[in-house]
Amino acid sequence: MGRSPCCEKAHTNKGAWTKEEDDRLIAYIRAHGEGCWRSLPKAAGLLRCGKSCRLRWINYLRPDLKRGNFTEEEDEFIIKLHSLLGNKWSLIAGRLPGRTDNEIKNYWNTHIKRKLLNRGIDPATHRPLNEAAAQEVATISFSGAKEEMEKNSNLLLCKDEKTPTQERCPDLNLDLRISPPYQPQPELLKTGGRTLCFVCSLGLQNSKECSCSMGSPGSSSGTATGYDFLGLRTGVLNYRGLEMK
DNA sequence: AAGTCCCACAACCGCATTTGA
DNA sequence: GTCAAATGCGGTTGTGGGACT
Repeated sequence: MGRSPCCEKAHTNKGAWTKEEDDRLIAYIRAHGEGCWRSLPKAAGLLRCGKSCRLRWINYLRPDLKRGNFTEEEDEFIIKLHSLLGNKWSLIAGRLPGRTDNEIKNYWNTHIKRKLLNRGIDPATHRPLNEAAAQEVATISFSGAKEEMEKNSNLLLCKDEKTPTQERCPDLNLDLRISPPYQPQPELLKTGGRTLCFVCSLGLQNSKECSCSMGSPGSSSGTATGYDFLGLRTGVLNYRGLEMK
């Protein structure tokens, strides 16, 4: 079945918005609130399609938008979130007040991608660009015997440091993506002969939701399972929260 | 000064998902 | 339960402006 066009294209303006169009849109939304985008253009006297109005409002006109450059903290936060969520720009934007998905997407494509490439990281996979390094890191994944686990837990630390850092060990989060599409089973994960519930895999060993036996605090397996990589506990929690929305 | 290239970002397009009759 | 409309999302494109030659 075909879809009807979202608007009468023959009678709509396209391209950059004029000041007058912006003013009309702002005035209308101030008076009537957001929503009902399909009927908004006509009601507001705009020769634009509803989608275009929505996009203009969300990405540019909304009063709560934070204009201006991204900070270094925002950069790093976006990178961390992207390593967890992938190209889920709206979810990422949801964790960055005042930023829009479109803005973050553009910023990712123009700045952060290059930044990661300069670090030797593939921005799509967050793996090292170096194939050999990538393969080594791949062994960190939820597999293998105890030696493998110990070896891998060492890999999570920089040779000359006691704590993992993204700057010097850009491969840390690479094979440990724990976003839902990569969960082989929704509830339990196999890890080197032991089972690890999804809650534990997210770094919530002490949670009452934990349904496995991995929950002992201080367990060395914690690092090996990768739940604490990049110090992303908070980010993981946020992701869970977002998914609940 | 003129022409070209490159980058950043706003906007568009098509598909997916949600909503409601 | 089904279907169409409405909305949301992510990928891609178009364009303006600055940098460079």
